[in-house]
Order: sequence, then C-alpha cells, then structure tokens
Amino acid sequence: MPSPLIRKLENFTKLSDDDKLALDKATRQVRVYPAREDIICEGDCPEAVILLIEGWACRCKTLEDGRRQIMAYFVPGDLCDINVFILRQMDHSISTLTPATIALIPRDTMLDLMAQHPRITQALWWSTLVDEATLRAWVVNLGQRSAYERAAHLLCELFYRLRAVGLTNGKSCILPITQGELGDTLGLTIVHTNRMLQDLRRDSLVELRGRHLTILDLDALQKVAMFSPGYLHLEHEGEALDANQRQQT
Amino acid sequence: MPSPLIRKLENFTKLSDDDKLALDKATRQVRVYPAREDIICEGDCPEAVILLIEGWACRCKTLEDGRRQIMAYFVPGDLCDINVFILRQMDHSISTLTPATIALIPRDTMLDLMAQHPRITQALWWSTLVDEATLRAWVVNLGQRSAYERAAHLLCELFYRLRAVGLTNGKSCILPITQGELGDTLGLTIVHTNRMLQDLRRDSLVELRGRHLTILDLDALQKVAMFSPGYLHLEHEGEALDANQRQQT
DNA sequence: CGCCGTGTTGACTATTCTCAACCCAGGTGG
DNA sequence: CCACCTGGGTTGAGAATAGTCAACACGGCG
Repeated sequence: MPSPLIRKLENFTKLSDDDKLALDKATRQVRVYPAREDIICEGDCPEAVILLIEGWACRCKTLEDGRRQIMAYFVPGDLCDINVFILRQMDHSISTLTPATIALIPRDTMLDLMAQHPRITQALWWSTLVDEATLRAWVVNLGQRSAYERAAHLLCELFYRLRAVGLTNGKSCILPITQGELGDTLGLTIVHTNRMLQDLRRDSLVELRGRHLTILDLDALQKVAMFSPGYLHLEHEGEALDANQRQQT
Repeated sequence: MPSPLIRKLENFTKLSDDDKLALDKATRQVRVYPAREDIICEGDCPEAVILLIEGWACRCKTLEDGRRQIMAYFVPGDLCDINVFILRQMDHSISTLTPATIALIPRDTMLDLMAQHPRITQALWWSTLVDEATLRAWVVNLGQRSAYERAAHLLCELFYRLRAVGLTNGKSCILPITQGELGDTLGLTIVHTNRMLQDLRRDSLVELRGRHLTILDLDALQKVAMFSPGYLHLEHEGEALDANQRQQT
C-alpha cells in the first residue's frame, strides 16, 4: 500500500524509488490526535510541516465574535502549510475534524528533502499551487454562487479530491464532517446548509446519510455547481515538466 | 526614487545594492496596457512573470453565465503569479483596471535571479505567502462578514497595502476602481455595494468621492471590519530570517 | 434511563438582489 | 457652442435568499 502522500504527489509526476524511500523515511514519526483538536493554533510559530496520514483536518480562522470560517480541508496525503515556516506566526489554526494520524516533518528534514530530490521539490511546488488554486476556487464559490450551487460545488471538489487519493468507492465516499462544519465552510448557517443538502437530495443529485455520501449524478451535480475540475490539476501534467527538468539539470 | 518592487520587497527584508541592481535590470523592459484589458487570459500558458509597475490590475475569474469574481488586486510593485509557470494553464485571467505599465520577467531570468540572489528568493517567497494569506483573509471576508463589514475590511486592506508602497497621502489615497468592480470583489451587487459605501460615509468612517478615498477614522473602520493587518506581514519580519540565512549558507 | 450532539422542521425576520428609473460629468460629433 | 451619448453613481419598491429562534427527532453512550 503506497502512502497517501506518495499517491498524491504521483498525481503530478512520477517519483523514483529513491524519492519514495526518502519520503517514507521522513514521515515515519507519527502522532495521533483526537477529533476536533488544534494541531497548530493561530499565533503559534510552526517549526515543522504537518503531513496528514489518516483522518480529516482543516485550516480555519475564528473571528473575535466567534464566527468561524473553514478555509481548507485536508485529507490523507495532504501537507498542511508547506511554507508557513517562512512567516513569523500563524494567522489561522489547523485543527482535526476526525481522529487523525499525522507526521511532523521538521523544517530541516524538509529542506534536505527538497535539496536532494528535485522531483519531490517540483511535486511539492505543484501541491502548493493546487492549494492556492483551490483557495481561489473557494473565493469564487463564496463570492458568486448561490447557497445551493455552493454546496454542490463543495461536494464535487471533495469527491474529486478523495478519488485522487483512493478514498472513494465507486460513486460513494465517507464524508466525516457535520453540517455545522459544512456551514462554516460555505458561509451559511447550519439550518440553511441543511436545507440546501436536502434540496440536493430532493433533486436526486446526491445521497447523504450519516457519514456516507453518494454522488448519484456527477455530471448533473457539476453542471449545477458550474464545477470544472481543472483547478485541481489532477491530470499528471508534471510529466512534461519532468522531462524539462532533465534537460535543465 | 526606488522602484515599487524594491520598496515592496524591503517591507520584508533588506536587499543589498547588488540585489537591487539585478532587480532593476530584470524589470527594464516594460509594456503599456490600456484600462480593462486582459494581460493573460484563462487558458493561456504563461511564460513570464508579470510585474505591475504603474496602475492597477486584478486577478479575476468569470463563470460561464457571466458572473465575475475578482480574487486579488495588484498595485504597483506587485508580482502577478510568481509561480503559475509551473502549472500548465491559467485557471483565471489577469486584467488591468486602469491604464497600466508592466514588466514581463521571462521565466529564465526569474530562475537566474532566484539562483543568484538568495535574499531576493526569500523576499519573493514572502511575497507569495502574503498573497496566500490575503486570499485566506478574503475567504473569511466573503464567508463570514456582512456586506457592510466586508466593504470596510476591503477598504482597510487596500489602504494598508497602498501605504506600504507609498501610494497614500496622509489618510487619503487614490482608489481608481468603480463600484461595480468593488461589487465583483465583495460578492455583492453594484446596488448593494453602493448602499454599503454610503453607510460607511454616513457613519463618518470614510469619505469617497470620485476616485479619492479618505479614511476618516482608521481605528473605527478596523473595528467594524474586525480587520487586523497581521496577515499582510508588513513588519519587516524577514530581518531575523535574513540572519538565519547567513548562518545556513 | 437520560443526556448530548447532530439532523430536521416551521414561522418569522433580516439581508441582499432585481428591476427600473434618474442624475450627473465628461467626451463626441454636429 | 450645444445636443447627445455613455459610463458611473444613486434611489425606491418589491421579491428572493438566507438568517434567527425555538422546537423536536433520533441514535449513541455513560
């Protein structure tokens, strides 16, 4: 079974056995967290990069008056904050949503890894840029789409991302988050989120019972959401770049 | 007069004369665009980094049905898309808002610059991370704040950013964008944007006539917006890092 | 058993959008 | 010079969307 990180990075480019070994070695020390716990808090100065191995986590920010916005979901294989260790302190928190297993990759290990494995470096860059593109997609989602479209868009994105790391089963996947959390993501109240999800069910686009999500009609769902998966860059587009790199080095 | 890029990067760290010379040299070839023109369109594959020297530009995305979301503003000194040249194609456009002067820094020049000037590289990283933090702040803005707070927050951010590149005059600055564009940024209709701006004026927080913005009471404006400028990382925090770097190299 | 967290519902309110009109300044062409 | 046009900005009235509050259902768990 490949680690989810390797599986994820190979969505972008082909890694050598040596690359994979180095990644495995760097992510061997793991730590377990319960659900709904901060891994890093706003104001902390992070010294290591967090790799999520199992479970779900999120990047979120709470305003002074308690309103909370989730700004990213992390699923197994995701690196939370590859880069923040350049900045002085976190302007948001990373919290678990479910019980989670993480590996902490110390700053220096990370730098070594990047110095010695150019393909890993490229893949990490790619991963950063995908994260940024995702964030932009969320800005569009929050700014321009209706509540119903917004919910549809989020479900599309999560389904694609889970599929890319092998966490789907046909049209289904586990979605271990509450409607409250979805609401904090979509900028909606919990009540309205609930109604939008019901509408999506009523329109036979999805089935959502307990933690189990089934996309009944992905095409139709994408259409109402105006979702196009391009921004997730899951099409192995690094292969050309990999060739480039050989020329340049 | 220092170039706005150098001024901006020096918000983060001190550059040597040699660094500055290299930057000047790399940004000598300029190009002029009229207002409201695409510099790069969605779908294009960019081959150079765009440095905005004069005027305003934005990053924006238009949905199939015409709804548009502005995802970032660029003011003089800003680099639009330092990194996108890793990805295959743009998932959004970069457009001018006013007549603008830009420099195109070819991919290779950029790579050379980064290879030979570690402080520039650091500063560029910092700039990328600030862009990301800004995007996160926008997600929070769109997701959690009311229309009124959202408008206040945007004005705070723009004022701080303009001040950091020397484009303010006391409490005033030039804001060369229409209410329609503000609306596309805030996820509001033009009508509602107009009313929120009027409310901000009525509450004596800002004065906005023509292209001229005056912040009458910055503290109060920040308070209603729940704005804290930390995410812009304008506090010269790279100086410590600069020392670090000397140790490591 | 009873409690708690999550999901669901209904009635009412607030916010935001839509549409349509009008104002005004600046630029253009006659 | 004026008439006209255009692109912003502004206003009002009514409709649609989303929020609030309060209640209840249901399953898991101590």
